[in-house]
Amino acid sequence: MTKSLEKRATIRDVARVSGVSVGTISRSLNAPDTVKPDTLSKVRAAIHSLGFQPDYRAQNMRRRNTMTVGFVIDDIANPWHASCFKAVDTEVREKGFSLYLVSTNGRASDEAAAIDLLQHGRADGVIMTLNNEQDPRTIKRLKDLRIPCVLLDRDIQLEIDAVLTDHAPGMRQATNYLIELGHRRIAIITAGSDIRPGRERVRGFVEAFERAGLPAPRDLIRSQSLSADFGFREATTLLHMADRPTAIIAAGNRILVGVLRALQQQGVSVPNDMSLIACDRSDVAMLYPGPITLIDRPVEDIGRTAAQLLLEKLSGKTERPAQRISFSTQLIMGRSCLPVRK
Amino acid sequence: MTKSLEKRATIRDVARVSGVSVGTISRSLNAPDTVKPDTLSKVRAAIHSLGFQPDYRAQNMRRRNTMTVGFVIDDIANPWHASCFKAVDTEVREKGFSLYLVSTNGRASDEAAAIDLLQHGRADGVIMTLNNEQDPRTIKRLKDLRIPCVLLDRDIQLEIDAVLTDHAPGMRQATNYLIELGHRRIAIITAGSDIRPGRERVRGFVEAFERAGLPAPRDLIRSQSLSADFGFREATTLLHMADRPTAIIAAGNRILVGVLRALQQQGVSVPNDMSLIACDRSDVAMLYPGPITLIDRPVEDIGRTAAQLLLEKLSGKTERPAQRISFSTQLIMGRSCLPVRK
DNA sequence: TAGAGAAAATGAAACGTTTCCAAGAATATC
DNA sequence: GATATTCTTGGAAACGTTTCATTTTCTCTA
Repeated sequence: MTKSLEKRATIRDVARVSGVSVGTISRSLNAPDTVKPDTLSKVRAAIHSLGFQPDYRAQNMRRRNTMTVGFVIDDIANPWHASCFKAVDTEVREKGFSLYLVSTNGRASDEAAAIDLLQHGRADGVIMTLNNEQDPRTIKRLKDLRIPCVLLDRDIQLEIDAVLTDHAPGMRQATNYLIELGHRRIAIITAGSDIRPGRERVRGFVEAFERAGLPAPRDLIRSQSLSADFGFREATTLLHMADRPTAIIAAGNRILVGVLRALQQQGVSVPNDMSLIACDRSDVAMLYPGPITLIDRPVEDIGRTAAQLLLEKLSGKTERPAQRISFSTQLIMGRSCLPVRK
Repeated sequence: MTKSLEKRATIRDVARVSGVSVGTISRSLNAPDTVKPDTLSKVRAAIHSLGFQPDYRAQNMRRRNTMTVGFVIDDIANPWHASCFKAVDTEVREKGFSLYLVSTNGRASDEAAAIDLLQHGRADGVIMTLNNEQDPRTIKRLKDLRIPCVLLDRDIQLEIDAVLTDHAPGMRQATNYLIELGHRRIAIITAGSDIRPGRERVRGFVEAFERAGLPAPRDLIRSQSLSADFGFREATTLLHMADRPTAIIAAGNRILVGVLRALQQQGVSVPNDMSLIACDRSDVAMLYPGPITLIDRPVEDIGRTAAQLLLEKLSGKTERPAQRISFSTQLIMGRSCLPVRK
């Protein structure tokens, strides 16, 4: 008879074997200092001999929690998200929580479904990045949310904690750097205006031109999606323009992948034929010969902060107004930009 | 009074409002065809008006399951693992399961802890990749495991399902390709012999030399870890050798990152100064100008297969002997290898 | 050594479902 | 119209913990 065929020992079995009541077993586990030392050792011996371990399902049921935090993103294969996940994981694990990862693949319906799933007894709190800040199904669920939530890099008119990035100043700085190198035909490829990073990056881009007293090249602003496919498509189009840009800002780490693919396919070399700036540290950006100049942001700090905000709420100590914490970016110089050729 | 302050409606509230018994509510939810149509509509009206949703904690408790699968890996920032996660996620989500991601950061103790966590009511099954096939704590837990398990790319003397990769033939082919290009001083950097991919890759590497009637360059076999740091360290050492290799096989996608870093730091260009072969498709390998020739394996198939094996066991239909399914690799030609200079 | 007070242990209720048996209602069969 | 049969429903037990009001035991002091 193998061990796995036996029924699992419960707290009642431990009580029977050790000759004390179930209440005492529970206290031995959760508040050992309230039970007499020799009782404790009897209990521990019984626990050991039975190989008892408490059942989380029963604990969750009775305690009305799960010690789990939902982490909802569109794609875990995005290295930025993976890094953020790790930072959050490290932080919450220290407090005994585990992470439930939900990959929504960019579908708003999956997002709404994820919230439903998580809030009805699957998680005690949630950290999420929305695909779209206006989707009514998601908004409705967030408004009625019964568990604490922290948004990552998204802006919504609700009383919800958020950890943000100051995309605009960073983009202004990067754009200005290109302007100072003599570039005027600068393209930017980034997310749509339905999410904050898209809006803010475009704003920073335009502001840089305004401050330089130059007209922003409206025809070179491609603001729609963060996907690699979008990056590839738009870069390809840009490269075929008669009045082709001399620099591209690939503002999104998946976008960068698409842009590089397009550049290689068209045989355009960086930085000789095209200057390039990326967003977010990634293996691709840092190892691409150059390496690529990029607008970085502190992903570990961002993840850690989101986790801390959530844990604070989960500890239930203080009812406080929603917080919005913002991190600034940093331009990391690579060798992917050259002065524009006369 | 906000909605979130009210106590959540339970099945009993629904019973009270709709005037039927709790058993009927449960059946209305789980087997609607066994309840009379007009009763059903009364129940549904009550559910709607109360905004009732069943509590997963109570369901898990009573049904003795969690509809959750644990996915245990060392690092989600490894793009191969992320892709595998997605494949598994897609497959299990279809059957109503969610994935619990546990990142062990390469620590065997975390691995053992993860198994403990998962099997005591956190997950119904687990898919995992071990950091070390010999760790006694892990082995012991796997032997006593009470939930179905599928191993990814690991080989253990226990009755456990496994989805494997035929690393040896692929490596033999890649090595032979380099030999035919005239390379003799070929280095390989890969995992240690404590995990299957390390053993098999080294085996394939050595076999290629044997079949060519050549001595394998034992001093160029660096088999210890899959980390980027290891790749960097070993590549750096190799580049400083008096009798420097003319080709490097970076057998592991994190290793590749380290190797490329070392090559760039030393100013060694690929493929002119050094031929390079990588393992596993990744953005870095595919976008690195060339691109890099690599030994690929079907990550989606592997993930999907692992999920299917697990789901089969979870459906509990058939008790069957442990299965081992193996996938073969494919050499994808890039432009990172040149004939050796005379 | 009796009694008070503190410390420890008990036993049952509770958490919110599902499931099972029995009872009641509806329908079919003769 | 009575009986057999099938559908529906009701009610309670059960899942394995935690918690709380009580009771029991221990320790100290007068």
